[in-house]
Amino acid sequence: MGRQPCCDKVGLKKGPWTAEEDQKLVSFLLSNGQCCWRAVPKLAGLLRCGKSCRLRWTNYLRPDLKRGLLSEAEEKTVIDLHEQLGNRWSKIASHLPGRTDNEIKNHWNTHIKKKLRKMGIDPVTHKPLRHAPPQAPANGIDSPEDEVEEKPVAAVGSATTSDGGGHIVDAFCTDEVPMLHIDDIIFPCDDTTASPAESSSSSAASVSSCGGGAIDEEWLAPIMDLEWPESMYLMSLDDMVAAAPPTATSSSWEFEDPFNTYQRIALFDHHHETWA
DNA sequence: AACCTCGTCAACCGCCGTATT
DNA sequence: AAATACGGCGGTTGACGAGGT
Repeated sequence: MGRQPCCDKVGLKKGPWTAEEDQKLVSFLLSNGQCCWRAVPKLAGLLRCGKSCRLRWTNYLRPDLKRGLLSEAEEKTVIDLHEQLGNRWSKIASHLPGRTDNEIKNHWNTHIKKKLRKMGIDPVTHKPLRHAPPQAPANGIDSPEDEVEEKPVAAVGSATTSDGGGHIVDAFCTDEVPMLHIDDIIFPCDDTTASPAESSSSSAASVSSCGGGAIDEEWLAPIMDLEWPESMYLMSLDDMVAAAPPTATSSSWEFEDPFNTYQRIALFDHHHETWA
């Protein structure tokens, strides 16, 4: 025989997490740290399987998570890393402090992919699409994503065909969301008083995702005053700072961009209202 | 105002490599 | 060495909200 079975899977709850469940999980992990996920639900009094707890923690409750849309610089990093690594979301996420693989994967599928296609770039190969972009499907059969099924990923170490003769823009002006500061990484919604849902105006950084409404400020407040055990962090603050994209302070990215992807995106974003 | 369609994202599923017995 | 569970990863799904008709 091998190990003990994980969880009996009988009577386990599924679906969205409630604030109460979140609270249980967070307070348990705060006082005990991350040990074996199998034991977590039982010890924390949750009717979930360990896997579900781990997912909830890593994708949502972890204290070092950033919230909100990816910044321009982050998006840029994702595109570049995706070109090198392909759909290795966890690897890509490891280069983006405070971001999860799930988050990046979602952002890629819902935003970046579309953006690239509209610009005539194949999101899989990162090369120019062979066919004209979206509007004119050949036979009206399939969406363009289906026709481009070349093998993922350009070579690791990536080809260095510099310059597609594209236009240079100095700013990579995608979305309007500002970079978060390191301070914000630990509970970005530390607005203490106003619940994220209610703070309709300001801070684009705290957007809807800030808890998805699930996290209750009342019980978060004391937690935020605690000292976080080092083991709780997947990445140390130093690492975060080291890995932090330069955009926060400067603009010196040095990615290879053979097809001027970033410039295209910049231009696209700049004009995309008028294009619509 | 009601209904419909589309986009987004949290959570689940299933597979794979590794650890444990 | 084999069998089995664990943890992690990537793909997919479905609920929900926003925008359009």
